[in-house]
Amino acid sequence: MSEARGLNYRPLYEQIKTLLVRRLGNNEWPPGTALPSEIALAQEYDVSQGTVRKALNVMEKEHLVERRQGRGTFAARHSQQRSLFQFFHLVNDNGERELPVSRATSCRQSKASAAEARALELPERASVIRIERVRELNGTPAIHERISIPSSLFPGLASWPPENLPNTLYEFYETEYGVMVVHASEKVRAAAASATEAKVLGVAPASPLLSVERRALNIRNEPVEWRRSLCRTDQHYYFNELD
Amino acid sequence: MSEARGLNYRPLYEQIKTLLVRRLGNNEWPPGTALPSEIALAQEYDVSQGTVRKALNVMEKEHLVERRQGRGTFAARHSQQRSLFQFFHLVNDNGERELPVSRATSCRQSKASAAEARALELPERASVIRIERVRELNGTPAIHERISIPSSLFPGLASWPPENLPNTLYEFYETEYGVMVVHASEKVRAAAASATEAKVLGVAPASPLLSVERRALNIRNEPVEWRRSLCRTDQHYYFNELD
DNA sequence: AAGTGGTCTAGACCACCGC
DNA sequence: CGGTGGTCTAGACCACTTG
Repeated sequence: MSEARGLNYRPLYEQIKTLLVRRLGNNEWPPGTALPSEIALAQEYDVSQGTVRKALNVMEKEHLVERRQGRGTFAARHSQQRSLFQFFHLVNDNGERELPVSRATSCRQSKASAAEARALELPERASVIRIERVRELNGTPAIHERISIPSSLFPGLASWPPENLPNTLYEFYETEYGVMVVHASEKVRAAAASATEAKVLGVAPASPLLSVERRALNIRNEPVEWRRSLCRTDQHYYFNELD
Repeated sequence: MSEARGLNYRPLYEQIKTLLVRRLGNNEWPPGTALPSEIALAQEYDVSQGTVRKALNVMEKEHLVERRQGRGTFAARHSQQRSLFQFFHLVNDNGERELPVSRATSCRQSKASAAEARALELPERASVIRIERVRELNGTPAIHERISIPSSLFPGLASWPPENLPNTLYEFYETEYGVMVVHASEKVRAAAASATEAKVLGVAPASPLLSVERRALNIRNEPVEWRRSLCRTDQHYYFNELD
């Protein structure tokens, strides 16, 4: 009997976690709302409170829920705080995080390039929206960004005036379109500034810039955004903790 | 009574963890050796097995110990695997990790510069050892590194012939000097190649390179190494997962 | 077979929150 | 005050490793 389970054994708490993640993905508990209490979930699934707790604690570490003693467990939201801490890695020479100020210059619909289609796992020439913007740090332009997102997930976004796009996009994706970014990976390289990039960022052409290419995924691990950021790193650096 | 504890309340498992970390720092269980079993530790500290387990699980996530079902709990070691996965973030354009091949060109004792003293938290002009090396990826020079370490922690290292220094330094630090790197942080920037760097890496002078400045700490959070790596990123990139 | 860590349960009490 | 998650305990059983 233990042999029968041996091969495809899966801990109960992981099964519970899978069920809860699925319900989150179905938007059963929209961002910011409370999940049932541990006791209620334990009764519903007919497991012990400890098993539910373990599942929820894992989900908290993955930023899928927030838990607060005395209050409850809540579906994660995309606060500005979180964007700044989880996703924004540029800090100034003193190691301080600065809030970037963004100014979008264009927001248009287009057919996906081969690279966009690959990064977003879309068919060739599928419809995407491209956003271009400049972000200032401490009052000076420091980041030039090109962002691509699938049109299908963001209906009507292409007709927004670019100057109305908010500073923290992930919060905007979530509240306006129900698209929740929960995970991302970045490819960082050094690149020489092109003529236009140099002009926008106020550096000499061919100056070294930091190129950060990011792919962002939702809770179902589907890509929802692809962006390339070109950053001045003369007064800031990209910070990474290895632990 | 609950007020009396309220202010400086600290969970039991954290106190146990602190005690265990201290014993690890005192080298009571050298890297690779087994700690006592959960049951033995629980009896020793007169707490439940579950409390010890929680402390050990936290320590495992911090890479201080390794735990294996059926075998036991072991003080962490610096395998080449770990160096590659936890500390080495350059991967090739296909996303594959390659084992770098290192060739040290110099290894000398010197007085710390102001920057070195600050990074290593040493007094001005304290004795440091500087190692310079080139690392090849896929057969071509791709990384130029300058490494600074406090002489006090590595007696006699300065008299090693540089060509005898091994590829994975952290494993070497641990086995030869009992210096265990457990945590590090990196500052990443774009920089223009100097004439000498360009020559070593086989690129044009002023080419954009990725500058990775790393500060590595031991279990007591004391800095034990400072290094700056200049990397070609035309066939590789610095990969970072955000979760 | 014996010993390890991993899971699961049940129950007690504590710290925290909001009413 | 009642309800939440956080801690701590004790005990049972399971999966894995070693001999």
